[in-house]
Amino acid sequence: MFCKVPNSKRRLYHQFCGLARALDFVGERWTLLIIRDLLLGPKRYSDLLNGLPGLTTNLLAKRLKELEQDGLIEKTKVPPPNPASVYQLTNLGLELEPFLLAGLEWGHRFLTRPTEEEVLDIGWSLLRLKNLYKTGYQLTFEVHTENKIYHSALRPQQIAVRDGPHPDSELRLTGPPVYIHELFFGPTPASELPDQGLIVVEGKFGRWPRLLAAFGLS
Amino acid sequence: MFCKVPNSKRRLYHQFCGLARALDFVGERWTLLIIRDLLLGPKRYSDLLNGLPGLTTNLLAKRLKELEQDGLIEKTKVPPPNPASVYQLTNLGLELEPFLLAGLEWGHRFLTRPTEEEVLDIGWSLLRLKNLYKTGYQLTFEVHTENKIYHSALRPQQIAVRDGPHPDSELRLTGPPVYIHELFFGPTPASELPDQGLIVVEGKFGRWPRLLAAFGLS
DNA sequence: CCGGATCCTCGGTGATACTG
DNA sequence: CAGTATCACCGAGGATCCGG
Repeated sequence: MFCKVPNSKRRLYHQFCGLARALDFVGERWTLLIIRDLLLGPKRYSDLLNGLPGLTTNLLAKRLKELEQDGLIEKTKVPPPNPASVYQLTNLGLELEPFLLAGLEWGHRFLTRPTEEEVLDIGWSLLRLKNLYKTGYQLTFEVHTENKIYHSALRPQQIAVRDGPHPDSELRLTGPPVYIHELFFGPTPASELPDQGLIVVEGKFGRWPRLLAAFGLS
Repeated sequence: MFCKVPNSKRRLYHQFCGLARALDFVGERWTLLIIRDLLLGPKRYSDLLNGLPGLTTNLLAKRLKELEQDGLIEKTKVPPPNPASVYQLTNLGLELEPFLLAGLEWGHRFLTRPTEEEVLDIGWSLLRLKNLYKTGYQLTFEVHTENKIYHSALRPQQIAVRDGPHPDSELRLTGPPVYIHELFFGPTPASELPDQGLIVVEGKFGRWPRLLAAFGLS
C-alpha cells in the first residue's frame, strides 16, 4: 500500500477530499508539467531542465525528490551503452494521465498561435490526440520537427504517444512545430498544409487519409 | 471570445500547451478548491471562507477577483428577501468539472479515514458520485448531516449533485459525514450501515435499493 | 455580522554560482 | 551531466482593523 499523504513536509490542505489530496501531491508549481513531460517517455535530469524553460535547477531537483518519495516517479539506470539515470513514471504516476489530459483539454481552447516569448514543444500538443482518438484504427506514424521526433501508435482499443522514433512507423510528418499543431488542431482543413508545402508527408500509400479519419479531421 | 491568458499579472508558464494554460488560470493554491465548492452551488464570501479552513480572507478576496476577471466566476445579487451577493461559476468555469473530477478520482484512493486535523465536507465526497454514476436511473435523494444538506438528482442521462434540499426528494439519508462517506465509498457493504443504526434511511419504499444499484453498491 | 483591506512574518520560488 | 549552495524576493498565512 502507498502512503496516504505526501512524504515531504510541504503545505497541505488538510481536507478529507480526493481533489485536495491530489493537489497535496501534485498541486505545487511545475509538478504537473514535469509529469506531463514524463508521460511522453523517461527523461534525464537535463532533458527535463531544458524542456521546461523557467524552471530552475534547484526547484527541479526538489520536485523530483518529492515525486520520488511520494512514489509517483522512479529513478532508474539505463543499461550501457550510454549509461544514464532517467526518471520515469510509476503506475501511480501514470494514473494521473486522465487528470492531466482533462486539464489539457480545458486549456486547449486558449491556444491559437504561440506568442513570441512562448515555448512550444509539439509533444505537448500531440498528447491531446489521446483525447480525440475514437478507437478502431491501426496505424503508426512519426512526427519530425527540427530536433525532436515523436511517434504515435494507434491500435483498435488504445493510442500511445511517446517521444523518439518508432521501429515500424508507416507514416512520417515533417515540418515546423507550429504547423504540425495547426494540422491537427488548427481552423484550416488539415489536408491543406501538405498541399501548401508547409508539411511533408511521407510513407505508405493510403495511410494519410486514415490518419485524418482517426482524429476526425478533414 | 474570451481572453487567451489570465488577466491579472501573476506568474505564467509561457508554454504553448493546454495544460500549462489551464494551470495559468487555476494552478495557484486554493483556486481549484474554490471552484470545487462552487460546483456544489453558488456561495457567499463567508460561505467560502468558512468552508475552506486555512484559506485566509485576504487570499480569498484575491482569488475571487482573479477568477472573476478571468471569466470563470461571476458575482451576482440574490433578489430580496435576504439580498446578498453570491459567487457562481460561469459556463467557462463549469467546464472545469471534468478536470476537477479527474483529480478527485485520482486522489480518492488516499482517503481512508479523516485524521484529527482534517476537515470533511460530505459534499466533496458526494461529487465523486458523478464519476460513479452509470446513467439509466431516475431518483432524487437528500443527504443530511449535522448542519448541512445536500441533494442529488439522478436522471437517465445525467446526475446532479448540489447543496441544499430538493423539493421533490424521494429519499433521505441522515447521519454523520464520516458514515455517509463510508456508505458510498467504504470497504464495508453499504447496506450494513443503516442496519447498524449509524445512518437513517427514510423515504419512499423501494428507492433505497435503487440508489445502491445506481452506484454499483451492495 | 458581512465583506473585505492592511500590516507583518515566513517559507516557497526564482536566479546565479559552484561542485562531484 | 547532475545536481547542491547561497541569496533576493514575492506570495501565502495569520492577525487585526475598517466601512456598511
